[in-house]
Amino acid sequence: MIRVAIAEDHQSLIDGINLLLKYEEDISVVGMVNDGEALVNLVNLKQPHVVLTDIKMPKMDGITACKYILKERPHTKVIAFTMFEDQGAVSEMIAAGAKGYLLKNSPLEDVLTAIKEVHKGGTFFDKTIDVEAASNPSGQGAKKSLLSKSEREILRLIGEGKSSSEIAEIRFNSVSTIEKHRKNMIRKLGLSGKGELLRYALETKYNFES
Amino acid sequence: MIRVAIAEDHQSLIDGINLLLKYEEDISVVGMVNDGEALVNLVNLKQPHVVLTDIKMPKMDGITACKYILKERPHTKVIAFTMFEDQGAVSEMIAAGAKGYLLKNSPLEDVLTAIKEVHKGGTFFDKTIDVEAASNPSGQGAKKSLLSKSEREILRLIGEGKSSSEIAEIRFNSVSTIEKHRKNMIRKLGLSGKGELLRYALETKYNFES
DNA sequence: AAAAACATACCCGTTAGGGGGTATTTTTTT
DNA sequence: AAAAAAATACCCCCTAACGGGTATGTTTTT
Repeated sequence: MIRVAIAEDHQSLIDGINLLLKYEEDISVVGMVNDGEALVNLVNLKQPHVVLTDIKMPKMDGITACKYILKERPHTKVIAFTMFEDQGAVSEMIAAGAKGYLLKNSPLEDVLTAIKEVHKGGTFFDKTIDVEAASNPSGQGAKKSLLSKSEREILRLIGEGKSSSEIAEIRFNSVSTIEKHRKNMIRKLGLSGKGELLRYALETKYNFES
Repeated sequence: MIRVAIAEDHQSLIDGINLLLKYEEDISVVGMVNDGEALVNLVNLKQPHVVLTDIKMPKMDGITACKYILKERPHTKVIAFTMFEDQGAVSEMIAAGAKGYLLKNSPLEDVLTAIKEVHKGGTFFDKTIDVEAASNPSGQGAKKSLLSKSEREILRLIGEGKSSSEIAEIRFNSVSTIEKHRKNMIRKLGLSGKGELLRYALETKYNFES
């Protein structure tokens, strides 16, 4: 019997997955939650074999939750289930230790296949994902984790609507430092215009709202 | 037998809805599509009684699709199914003639209830929605349609990443006109900073990407 | 017909963000 | 120990996007 936990902020989708798994003899859903913090608690409590988690969720995103889970219970198999067909998100998820990556525009059957596959010790990634490029960050052609720690933090603050001077205050930096980081990010990411960085922050980052 | 069409860009959610409706004797799903244009075609072809549609979809958003559908086939019952818990979106959808409004974080059972209800000639709106405020735009406390036609179009272009000068070229206006509209919108919407308008455009508009 | 809202377009001035540099210190990787 | 990457901070210069006005013609509403 495979014990499965699900984290996803759209209840309707959880219900759909449940309908699918209900008729599977060898799978039992041990819990369903709507945010990342609740997921971490649930895993510690119920100790599922497989975790299916969204990335963009309230309170804690799925990548962070994955790290917490695998630190506590390293044998848990984590599968990402998200709408981000984004190389960066895939890389981060793989780096965090995920064993699978599903897209919401794929058929629901894939969920079943993926759960069984990772439980057997394998992996399951959506066909559209280039696992090679995402998992080996050393390759020349890869855009990889591109941004450094500071840069990512600053990007997050940009996504929260902060100005450079506000960010400078928060991080105890000078304004020019923040602006330097902005410029470096724009160059690294190959962006052009003014609002582009904000657009990028809003569209890419998985953890805003609530 | 209630004939239902579904439009939704996440295949997994469609599959979930299908699992739910499959066991209903009096409901048959006549088609499922992943974008707004395909929905309009599907409705003309299969003439369903009830249409369940997402708002944010590729090619054409659900609000526009709803208008097209009801122009051609006024007796079709349209239900919005979306993650936007947004007064403006609800208002626009009601104005377009929708008979129901569901949220994706609600239980999937609601879909079933809503389909049956609207088919009987009724309406079904999620409990969290203030139908009164949304359907009568005259009320004093409502923020209503606030923005004028030109302003909305400019806001859409801002959401697409266009600069003021680019927008000016597209609309054959002077740059100062576009900037004037920007300022008026910022004032009307009570926004402050630089990126705020872009944030608003990205977060509010339902029809970007693809 | 009068009033209100909208669309157009200009003025002046300020500033945050960005393009393109350089430099120093710390951390990480090799 | 040496090299590379990251973090800090400054320089100059330029422009888009503001804030806050005014003005004029066109719709729309009352």
